[in-house]
Amino acid sequence: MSATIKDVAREARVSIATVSRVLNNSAVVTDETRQRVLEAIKKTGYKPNALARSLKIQKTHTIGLIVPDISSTFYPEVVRGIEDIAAMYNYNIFLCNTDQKEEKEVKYIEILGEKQVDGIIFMGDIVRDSVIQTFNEFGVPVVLAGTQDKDKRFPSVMIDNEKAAYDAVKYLISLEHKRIGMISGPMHDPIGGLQRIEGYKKALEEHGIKYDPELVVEGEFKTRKAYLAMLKLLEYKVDAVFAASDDMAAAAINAIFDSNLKVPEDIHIVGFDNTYISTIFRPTITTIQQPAYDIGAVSMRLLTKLLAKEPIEEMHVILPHQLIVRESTGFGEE
Amino acid sequence: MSATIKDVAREARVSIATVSRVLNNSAVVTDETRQRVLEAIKKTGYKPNALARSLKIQKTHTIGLIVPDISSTFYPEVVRGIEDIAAMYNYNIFLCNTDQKEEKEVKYIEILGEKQVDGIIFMGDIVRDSVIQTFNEFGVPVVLAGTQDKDKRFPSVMIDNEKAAYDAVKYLISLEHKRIGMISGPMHDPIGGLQRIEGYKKALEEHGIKYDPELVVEGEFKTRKAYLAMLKLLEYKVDAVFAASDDMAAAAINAIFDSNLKVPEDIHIVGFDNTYISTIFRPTITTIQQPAYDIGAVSMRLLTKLLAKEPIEEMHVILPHQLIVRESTGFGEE
DNA sequence: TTGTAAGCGTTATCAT
DNA sequence: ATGATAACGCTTACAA
Repeated sequence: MSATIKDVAREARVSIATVSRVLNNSAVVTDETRQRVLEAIKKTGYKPNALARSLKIQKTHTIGLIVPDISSTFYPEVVRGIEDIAAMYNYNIFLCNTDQKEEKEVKYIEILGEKQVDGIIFMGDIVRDSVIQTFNEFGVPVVLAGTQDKDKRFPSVMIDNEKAAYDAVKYLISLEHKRIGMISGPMHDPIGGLQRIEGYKKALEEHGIKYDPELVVEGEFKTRKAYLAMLKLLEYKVDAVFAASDDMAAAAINAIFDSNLKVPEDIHIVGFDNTYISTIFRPTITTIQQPAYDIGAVSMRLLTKLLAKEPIEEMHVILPHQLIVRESTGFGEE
Repeated sequence: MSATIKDVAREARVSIATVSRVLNNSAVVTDETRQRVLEAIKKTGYKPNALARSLKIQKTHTIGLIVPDISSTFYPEVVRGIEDIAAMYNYNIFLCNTDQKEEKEVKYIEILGEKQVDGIIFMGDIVRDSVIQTFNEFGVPVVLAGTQDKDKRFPSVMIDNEKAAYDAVKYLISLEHKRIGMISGPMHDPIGGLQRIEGYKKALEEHGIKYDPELVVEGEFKTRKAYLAMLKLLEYKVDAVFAASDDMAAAAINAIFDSNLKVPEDIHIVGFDNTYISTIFRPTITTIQQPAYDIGAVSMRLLTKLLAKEPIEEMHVILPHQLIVRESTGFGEE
């Protein structure tokens, strides 16, 4: 139906090779023939077929994005960062939501491989063996964004979660708190779960506070669980809480209010992620900023280098995090 | 490098046609040869090349998604709805962020066309002529999600924005308010801007309240603008406000607090969208629920029908909205 | 400078 | 039931 390079060639009375040449404005084509071809293109309404081109040159200028859930709070920002850089380098993006389900992850990698993506950016709490194996089967360049495989074989971009948690808790300690609770991510999550708990422990121990397992309650990044977790921590009489996400921090604050206590007057809270919610919630929430956009942008930049076979300075990029002090730890009071 | 259908054929000592047959488990292939081919596939580690396949069958099973900004509050949910249905029908998704810039919209449509997507779902406040023209050039099936072209030539899925705004304001009127302000979207946005203002006007007029243009202040869906808009409305002594988005409602509430007034005690607020923020913010925000996920899901379903050339019952789907009453209009008080 | 033709990896028609 | 082969729309040696 739509015009092909052949139609243009016929119209311009040249060979398809010549048309191809002006299309890729390669080689030296006479201005005159170029003009003829350009006109023919216009006249026929010709649109190049990227599929055919990709099949020939063995490059699609397309990359795959594997994301747990594009409708959650953290990932849209990461994806935006990826997209912006991808657009700069003329890459298009396949979006795949996995809900962190292993079979979906594997299946999507296979589909992406079959669709001949030039590279893949993978996100998800844990990088399973089956996922790693599938990557290897297709031999496609991969960058891990906000996560890491246990053998660190794949390039990755993330923050230092342990250090970030450490900083958050250390800040609470500097505010003279002794009984500091934590609402954690899931225990099976090596990054957002365990690493942050590790940082929490380290901060306590380095400052001579004994670690009490009872004060770490799993919130699993769910507001309902976090709310309940906070109620439990209240029973243990904590005077400060570090929540592994802003959502959970907000839920915790609600639980505190609903128990007729106040933040920051009675209890201090620190969240994690510096999402929108931490700025708009009242009290505004002290939090750790994860540079979500940058994680995406740097991951994509790294991938472009991989694809161009440029030398990589650093396989495992650690981006800086930042403690942002707000009302939930008493900032703004005297 | 990676095995092709030829390698498999050679390995299994059959023709490529036969391999293709077992791949598409079409036609009748002897169990014996099928077995041989299957083994050859395993042995060679063959992965089909979807590009070649698509080039041949003229279908990519890929659709393009054109979105203003995936990192904003509303769209991730829509996209998730699209993705879920797309996955059910084995479609993959190209994600394109436009920031509502005309040139980006047009360029992405062209790229999607060249990459031979089977269809496109378009989102954005306004559907420009250049966009429509580009759609036509490529002749690719299109569904508009959450928006509409002025001639209604393209299928669309959305809510009745005017009616939704009407319902919101009518509810405020039912609470005995007389001086009702509005923080609106941008005036150049026919859907989220003008239609909602229209609903606001209609509700007032139908209930014998004179419409006062001063009481409609543009917030442009930006929290900072909305904050300032609310300060202005306070000067005009409004006793209730309808904000065209939850973000703006939250910002308005902050402005009210910062002016030493209280919500809902002194002023009632209604938002729009039923985003996460309206549930977690305190006071929780009365709002209009736009079924974002459903808009996405229904759009994608509609597109699958278009692609399968199934008959379409309704070119312009209106999904139900809902008023959700929360604390910002005094719910929960006596 | 331009044209011819092979090939990218499939599917599908037509023989056998 | 299976095999040859043309075709999908393009790029790119190699020739002319």
